[in-house]
Amino acid sequence: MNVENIVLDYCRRAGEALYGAQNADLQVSKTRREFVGDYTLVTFPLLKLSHKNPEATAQQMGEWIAANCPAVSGFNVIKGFLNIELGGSFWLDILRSIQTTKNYGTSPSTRRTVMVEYSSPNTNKPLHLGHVRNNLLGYSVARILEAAGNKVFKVNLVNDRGIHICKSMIAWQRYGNGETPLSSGIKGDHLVGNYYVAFDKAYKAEIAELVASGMSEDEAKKEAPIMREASAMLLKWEAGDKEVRDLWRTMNGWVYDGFDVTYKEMGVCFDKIYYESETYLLGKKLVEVGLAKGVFYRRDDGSVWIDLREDGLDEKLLLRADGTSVYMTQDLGTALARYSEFEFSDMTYVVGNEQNYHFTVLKLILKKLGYQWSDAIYHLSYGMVELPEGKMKSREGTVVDADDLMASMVEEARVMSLELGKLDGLSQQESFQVSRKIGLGALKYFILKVDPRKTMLFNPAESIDFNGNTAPFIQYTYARICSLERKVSSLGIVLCDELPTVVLDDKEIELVKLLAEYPATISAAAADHSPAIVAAYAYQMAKVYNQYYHEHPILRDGVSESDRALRLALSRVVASVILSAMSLLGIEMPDRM
RNA sequence: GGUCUCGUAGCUCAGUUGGAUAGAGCAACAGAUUUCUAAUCUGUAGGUCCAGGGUUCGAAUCCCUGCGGGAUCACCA
Repeated sequence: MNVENIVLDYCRRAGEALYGAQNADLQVSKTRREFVGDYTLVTFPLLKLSHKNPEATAQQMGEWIAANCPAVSGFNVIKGFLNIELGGSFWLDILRSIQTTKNYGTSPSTRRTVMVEYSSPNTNKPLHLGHVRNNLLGYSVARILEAAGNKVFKVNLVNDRGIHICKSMIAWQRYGNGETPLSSGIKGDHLVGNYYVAFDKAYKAEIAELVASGMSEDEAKKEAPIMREASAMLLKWEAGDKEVRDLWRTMNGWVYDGFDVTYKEMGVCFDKIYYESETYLLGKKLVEVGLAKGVFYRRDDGSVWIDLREDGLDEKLLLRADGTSVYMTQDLGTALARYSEFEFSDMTYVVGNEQNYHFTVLKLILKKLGYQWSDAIYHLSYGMVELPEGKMKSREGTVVDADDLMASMVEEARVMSLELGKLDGLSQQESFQVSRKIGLGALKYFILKVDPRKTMLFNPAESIDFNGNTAPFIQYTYARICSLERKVSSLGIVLCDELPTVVLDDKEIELVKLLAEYPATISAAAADHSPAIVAAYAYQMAKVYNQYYHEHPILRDGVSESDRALRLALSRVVASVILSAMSLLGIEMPDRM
């Protein structure tokens, strides 16, 4: 249903017939609003073959197309631009076919398996705004890739081991007095996070004390008793010490319970969850392979490295002298294990752009080891969420907590809905659901409408808008159409399935044109791994429909039966496309608000 | 310092592989509701696309230089 390609095809045929232009690099784009026409051909690339000036070339092309392509109703030439108009009946046919297409917008199966890894939290503190962007992006990208016809596996690699976990555990042992989520009523991830903070506080105090007694700061950082305890605990963990493992399992369990609640509220989910405690030994075999191939080398102390200086990078450690592996080693091993299991044709890692270097190296090493599928790895390198005063810092207490943020958005939506009287006549349960959809929708859209790669700003002092380019705006459009349809059925109006043969006006053509772009929009968003493209599309759709809604009465007296049928049919298609697009963003739509 | 990245309206952001006179939202101002939901719609105002050079029919977009912000350059993950 890509109308642009249809028109491009006309132009190709014209170019070939007139100038013998085979495979000419022709460009067709949507005609800008200030000109008459639907699609525009830029004729400059044809001039070498036509041996005419731009105007004459455009004129000749236009005449040929108008004469040979029945769908084209007219054309005009401005400078080197040929504006092509398509007839109303053409658009009516397009609308008809959209209307009857099941799952309109989605592509047929490509039979490709793709994986999306996202979230990947540490288990020592609750999720914050940065994780929110990660989770929303990951989930949405997965949905979009699915709509583009791929078999998608959403995976989460939980960082559940390491010194940072031990810090929370030590602090809990020291200061916890047996506190549990049950005993205190604190959500598990927050409770563990509190002890991580407690560790940091005690650690700093000990460092200060040591420095005061004459020790250098660097030494104090290593020698502080609480840090030594944490390091000792990590060794015990690695040795499989029962007591340490039990506590580790218990506290991680609290965190997972907490995460589950947050994930559920965010509306994200996974097909498979990996735990680093189970994958951190992967990759050691790969080190042997690399050594055998001469890609890696061993130093005198026994550590293993790869020299990437010829590629403009540095030397990278893969195995410590004591034989333990590092982050890169496990990631290599995990990638290989996943490829063996899934043979993915696209493996997207949703990870912040602070790890660009890591992924550049990861892909390069796999390439050097001879794994061609290294090319299938895509690092969706999203930008940080910054506050007006800069990056979020847990030490300075400027972290925006995910649970708090979501709760406050829902509350804000509730207050605003009450003020506007939108909740009148709804049950408590219904009001809550409406507020939830609006509040979370506003938050999700606010984050997803921005190009993932760009750093974005969040100002906690200014609440997220509910008007303009926002989810509530789009949801409102949808709710109004639902309301319209409720009214239709309550009035007992019976509609014919067939679209009437009417003449579409400009606004209607604009709507159909936009509807026709939906499949290409999904494809573009999938290719670019960018939910922002879908968000922009949904907004544009809602905006144009709202204008249409204002100018075109539907159920009022005096509207002809055929107009009414067309307008309702158009409204229905718009509503379903908006619903579909928003679902790709993970945003739920209320049918009243 | 090396590498990467960003710089568009007061603010937050769009701007497809280079295409016509640079686009939205918010904020500001002026309007629209006897009507299918005004969380809507219409209009006004707001720009040295960081600066300078280059490439060409044409540059916010590509190249170079400079300025400014951010990330990264761990035997942390």
